[in-house]
Amino acid sequence: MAINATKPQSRAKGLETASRVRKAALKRFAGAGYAAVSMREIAADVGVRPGALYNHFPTKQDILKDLMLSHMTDLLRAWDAAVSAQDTDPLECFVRFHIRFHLERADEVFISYMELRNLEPENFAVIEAERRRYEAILTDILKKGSADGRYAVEDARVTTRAIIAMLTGIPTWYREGGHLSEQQIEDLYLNMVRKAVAPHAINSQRETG
Amino acid sequence: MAINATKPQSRAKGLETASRVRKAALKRFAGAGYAAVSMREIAADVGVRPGALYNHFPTKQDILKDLMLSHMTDLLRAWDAAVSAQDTDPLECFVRFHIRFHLERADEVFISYMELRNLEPENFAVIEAERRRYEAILTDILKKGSADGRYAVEDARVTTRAIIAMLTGIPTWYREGGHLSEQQIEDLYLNMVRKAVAPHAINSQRETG
DNA sequence: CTTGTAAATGAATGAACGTTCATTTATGAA
DNA sequence: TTCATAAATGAACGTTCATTCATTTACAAG
Repeated sequence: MAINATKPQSRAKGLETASRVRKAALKRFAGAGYAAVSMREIAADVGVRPGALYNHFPTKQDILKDLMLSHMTDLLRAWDAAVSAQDTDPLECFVRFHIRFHLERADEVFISYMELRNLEPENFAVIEAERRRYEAILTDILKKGSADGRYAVEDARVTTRAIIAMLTGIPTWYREGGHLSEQQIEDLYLNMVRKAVAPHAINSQRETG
Repeated sequence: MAINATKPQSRAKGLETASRVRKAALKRFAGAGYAAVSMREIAADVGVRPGALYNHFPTKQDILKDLMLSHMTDLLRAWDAAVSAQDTDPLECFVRFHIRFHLERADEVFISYMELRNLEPENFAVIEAERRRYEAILTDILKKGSADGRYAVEDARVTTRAIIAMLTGIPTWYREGGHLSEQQIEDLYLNMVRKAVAPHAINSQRETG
C-alpha cells in the first residue's frame, strides 16, 4: 500500500519534544500573544535550538492551529463524556461543565478566544466550525426547553451567546483561594442563568453545599 | 512661569496628523493586534514616512496607551452624561448605555479588551483603574437595588462581571442589517439581565416596538 | 520679507524575526 | 555491530522591526 511518504516516522523522543513544544507555546501564547512570541523563545523553553522546532511543526502558525484545534476537539469530546454520565437538567449540566472545563484550561481558552485573528483563513474556518458545533449544544437545550414551556427564550441563538459570554468571562477574574469556591461560582452562575431563561418565577435553588 | 520645555508646541497640521495616526492605529490594532502591526503600516495609512510618526508619539506603545486611555475616559464621561439626562431605572439605563456605547465603538472596545497584555506595567495599571471605576458603577446599582429588595443579588461584584461580560460580547457577533435591530437586542438583553437579578418573578416587559 | 521652529523626509542603525540547511549526534531495528 | 534515519545542531539566509537623526520643507509670527 502507498504510505504517505512526506511525513517522517516519529520516535518516542520526538513525540516527547513535540509535546513540550506545545506546552511551551501554550504558555507563551497565552501570556504574551501569538504575534509577540518568537520561535527562539519557545525553543529556549523546550531546551532546544530554534531549528529543531521544525522537525515537529512545519511553521509557527501550525503550532497555533494545533493548540486551538485540539482544544476545541477536547472540549466537544469532554462534553459528550459529561452528558452521557449525567441525567440531570441539561442546562445545569451544561453550565457546570462549561465553567469547570474553562476554569481548568484557562490558557487554552484564552488562546482560543484571543488568537482567532492570527489564524490564516483556512485554519480560522476549521476552528470556527468547531465553535459553532459547541454553541449549537446550548442552543438546542434552550430551544427544547422553550418548546415545552420550561424556559422563555425569545431568540435561542442570541441567548446562547449571552450565556456563553457570561460564563467564559469567569476565568479572566477567578483565582484559586479567592473568597468564592469554584462550587459557589457554579451555583451562583447557574442560578443567574436559570432565572434569565425562566418563564416567570424561579424558586431560588441550591442543591450542593 | 516655567513652561514645560520638553514638549514642542503643536500646530494645526500636527494635530491633524496625530489624529490620523490614532485613527489608523485603531483600525490596524483592532484588526491584526498590536504586536502584529508595524509603525511602517501605520505611517503608510497616514500617508507619511515612518520617522514622522515620532513627531507625534514617542513610541508605538504610547499610541496604544493613548487609544486605550482615551477610550476609558470617553466611556466614563459618556456615562456621566447619560445618567444625568435620565431618570428611569438605573439598571435599564446602564444596560442600554453599555450596549449602545460598545456597539458604536467596536474597534476601541476590541482593543481595550484584547491588548491589555501588551501594555507595559505602569500603563496597564492606569487602564485597569479606569475599568474598575466603570465596573463600580454597576456594582453600586446592584447593591442599592439589593438593599431595598428590588433585586436579589448574592455577590454584586461577581454579578457585575457576569453582566458586563454578557453585554460586552455583543459586538463580537452583532452586524448591522442582521435579523435583530439594535433596539431589539437592547430589549432582549435588558430582559435577561432583569430576570437574572430579580428576586422572584418578573412580568415580561416590553416598552418599545 | 525674515526667521524660528513644527513637521516631514530619507537614510541609516542594530536587533530580532521565521525559516533553511548541511552537518553531526543519537537511537532502534536488523 | 551495522545501518538507516529521526533528532538536534550551529550557522546562516533575507527580511522586517522600532527607532534615531541630520537635513529639508512648510508655515505662522515678528
